This record gives sequence, structure tokens and C-alpha cells, in this order.
Amino acid sequence: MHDINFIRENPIQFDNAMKQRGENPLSKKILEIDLKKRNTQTLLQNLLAERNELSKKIGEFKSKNKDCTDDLKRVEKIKLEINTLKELENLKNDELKSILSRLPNIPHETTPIGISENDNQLYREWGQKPQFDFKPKQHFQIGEDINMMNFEIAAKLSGSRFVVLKNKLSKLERAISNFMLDKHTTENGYSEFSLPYLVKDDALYGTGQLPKFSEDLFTAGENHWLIPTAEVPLTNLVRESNLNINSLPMRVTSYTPCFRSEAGAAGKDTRGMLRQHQFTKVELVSIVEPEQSNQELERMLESAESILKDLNLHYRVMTLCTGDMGFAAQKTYDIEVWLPGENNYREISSCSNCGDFQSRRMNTKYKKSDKNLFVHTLNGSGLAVGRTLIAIIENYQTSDGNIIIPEVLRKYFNNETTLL
RNA sequence: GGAGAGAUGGCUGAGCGGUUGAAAGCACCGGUCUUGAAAACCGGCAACGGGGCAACUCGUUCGUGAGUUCGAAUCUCACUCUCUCCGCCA
Repeated sequence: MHDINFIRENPIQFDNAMKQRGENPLSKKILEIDLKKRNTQTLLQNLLAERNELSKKIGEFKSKNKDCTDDLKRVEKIKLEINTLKELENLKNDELKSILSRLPNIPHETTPIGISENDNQLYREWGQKPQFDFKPKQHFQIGEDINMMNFEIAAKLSGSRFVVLKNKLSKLERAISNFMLDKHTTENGYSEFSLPYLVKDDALYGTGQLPKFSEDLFTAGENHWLIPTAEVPLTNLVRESNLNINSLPMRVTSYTPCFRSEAGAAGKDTRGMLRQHQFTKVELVSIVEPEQSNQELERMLESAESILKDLNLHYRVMTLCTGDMGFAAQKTYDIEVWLPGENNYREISSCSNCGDFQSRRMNTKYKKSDKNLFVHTLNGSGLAVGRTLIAIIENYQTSDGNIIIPEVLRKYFNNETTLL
């Protein structure tokens, strides 16, 4: 949610920011509604003040048995006006909120300006593409060859974009998530949470998925939605609260399934388990003071990268451009892992600084030198487990159709070195 | 699923139609005392919004939303959540 004061004071800057994100300039319209709202409010409040005064007077008079029919008549008339103005004020409030809640965050000054993913910038790379003396296969070929990855059965159960894993591959997925959680909780300073996978509208509004992106979500019953990412319950842990400054920075993590309708992705990545309706992910969330959020984003990125480094998977980090960033973000780094079977880099993590965009929606503040200020929130994948599984399968495949178990995962496999 | 109780400031908790934005305690901040600290004592301490250069002033807020009333934390209705007991159950 945007700060209306910022728009009042910097309408041109605001419009430029929205333009960079592919939105129309709306500051003029917003400020018009805002002005109407405030004028209405002033009139309304004057009447309320008068009513309060008269009521007090009437109370006194009645207790003394004095006549006050004139005041009663006046107050009755005021009440009608109050009702009219209240309705108008509510209307303007709703209009304003409806516009503001659907506009994306203002990009950070270091976010490159651009239209599509083609304008994203390389931030850094790590490692090297592995060399194969055979043609590396794609993950689903390998998974199906070893009979541990089954899309047909999944389709019978649930339709397209689902997968069934079994035996060692299923165990590998579990090992990956354990490894990530262990690393983040012991070395990277995050506290682990077990969370609800069903949430209410309010939580999704808080992180920005609602009201604009309901098509991307699955519903569950009348009042619940399936979480599209643990960012939602993790970040909303601090909703509607006034945090003690001593509890900041707050770093939390959780391993959860994620559910996405992939409404806009029809026909995209249909083969394999790259883009599923359901996948698991270890999420990182930080709640910090505003001055710290930029460096916290770097720290979060490094936490995510540390997993890939330990797994010895080659990757590159991209700084997303204004046109490619998510709704709530002011700056985002994507980590793209190298997939030799696909001969391509693929997003495996996305780390974003949301500034105070989400904390305004959630009403999360902290007190600093007697002032209540909005916190900054950050979230990042650390990492997407399904895609990490894909990366391991493709990068660690052998010519005879086996998969080498990455060293850091062997402790979860009784020190075995290969999957088969 | 059945029966009952409740939701008040950062926390505990009083108030149940008219200076109650709300007693008291805790926490917190400032002061006195002390070599320093603690204790004790004194003082301060809600949020959000409108108007104003400002001092300041006005409004809203006692789970949420409607209603009754000149006036609602207090009365009515609906909803949400929490707790206790019974039943069922991983």
C-alpha cells in the first residue's frame, strides 16, 4: 500500500515510478479523490464536534430539568447531514483504497529500468557449467528412466502439472529440504516455523497477492486460500503488531508446500516438474528497520546462494528490471541455476526487498525514539526444493543413468554416494 | 456437533447510558536520592486521521460490522476469534 502523503508531495515521481512498472499515471485522479475525501472529512468533523457539544449541553440541561427542545431540533437536523457526509466519506475512502491497493511498489533507485526479463541485469555468477562426455538428459527423462518420477499417475490423481516421486527420489527431495533448513537455522541465523497452509484474505492482502491476483491462487472452502508461498504466513506473523526494536532484525524460515494455479502460464513448461500446481519450498523472511533493508537483501541473497554453493551448482544472479519485478517488491534478485539437460538457466530463488509496502498493508510497526514507524519486510526462496531436485538430477547425472548424491546430502543417505 | 463464558491501552485489569481516552497495577521514559546500581519517592507515558506556519485544535478508535439514543466501552442484532465442559477424532 502506498503512502498517500508521498503521493501528495511527489506526484510526478510517483507517476514516473508507476510508468516504469507498466502502469498508467494515476496521481491526478488519486489526489482528486483524496482532496474530496479530506474536504468531506473536514465538514463531517465540524458537524460531529457540534453534535458532541450539543449532546453534552442536553445532558446537563436534562439533569437540571431545563428546556432544550431547540437543541434537540438542531441535533436532529445535524444527524441527517452527518449521515450523508459519512456515506460520501466512505465512498471516497473505498475508491482511494481500491486504486492504491492495486498499484505495485515503487522501484528502488538501484533497480534497473526495463520492460521485460530481457532487461534484467547480470549481478554476479558463481561456479562453472559442468562438462559432460555424453549428452546430458533432462530431469524428467532421467526420473522416468529410473522409474521414480511419474507424471501419468499424477495426472490420474490430480490432472496436469502434478508429479509423483517415489523411493530414492522422494527421499532426495526430503534430504534437500532438511539440508536447507539445517543450514539456515544453524549457520544463517533464521528461526524455523511450522505454519498453516490455509490462510484468510487478510493475510494475502497483507503480502500483496490480494486483491489483484486472486486468479493465481487456489481456494479452499468458503474462507480460505492455499498459500502460494510461505512468504504469506511467515511475513504475516508480524501483522497488526508493534514490534519491540530489540526483536529486529527478525529472520524466520519455513518449509512448506506452495500451491499456484499458474493461470497465465498455459502451455508454458508443460513437460517435467519445473512448473507445478504444487511444489515445496524453503522460504526466508526478514523483518528489519528501514535503514537496514538494503544490506539485509544482500545478506538474504547470500543465504540463498550458500545452499547452491554447498551443493556445488553453477548459478547466476540477476537483478530484475522494473518491468519484471513482482507486485510488492522494490528490488529483486533472481538466482538462476544452470540446468545442463535443458541447456538453460532457470530461476531457483527470488529475493526481494519490499520496503514498507507490505508492512503498511499489514500494519506492522516498531517504536524508535518515541515514534511508531513501519518496518521493512524482505522475502526470498532459500530455495525452491523441486527445482533444486531438478538441478541436482541434471547436474549430477552420470552416463550410465545414475545420479551422484552431492556430498552435503550424503549424511541424509547413510553416506551412500549414488542414488541407485 | 451440544452447553456455557469472554474479547477494554505494550501487558494485567476496573468500568456496564452523560468531563471515561478510559481507574489501578506492571512495563517504559525523565527526575530526586546514591560513588554507581537497586529500592523508595516525584513526574510523564495510546494510536490513527482532519485543520493550522506554529502554539494548538477537532474527529475517530474499548474484537469487527450494523442498529437504538440528543449522547454508547456501556443497550440491541449479526459476524469473527478465544476459553471451559460434554461428544467425536488424527
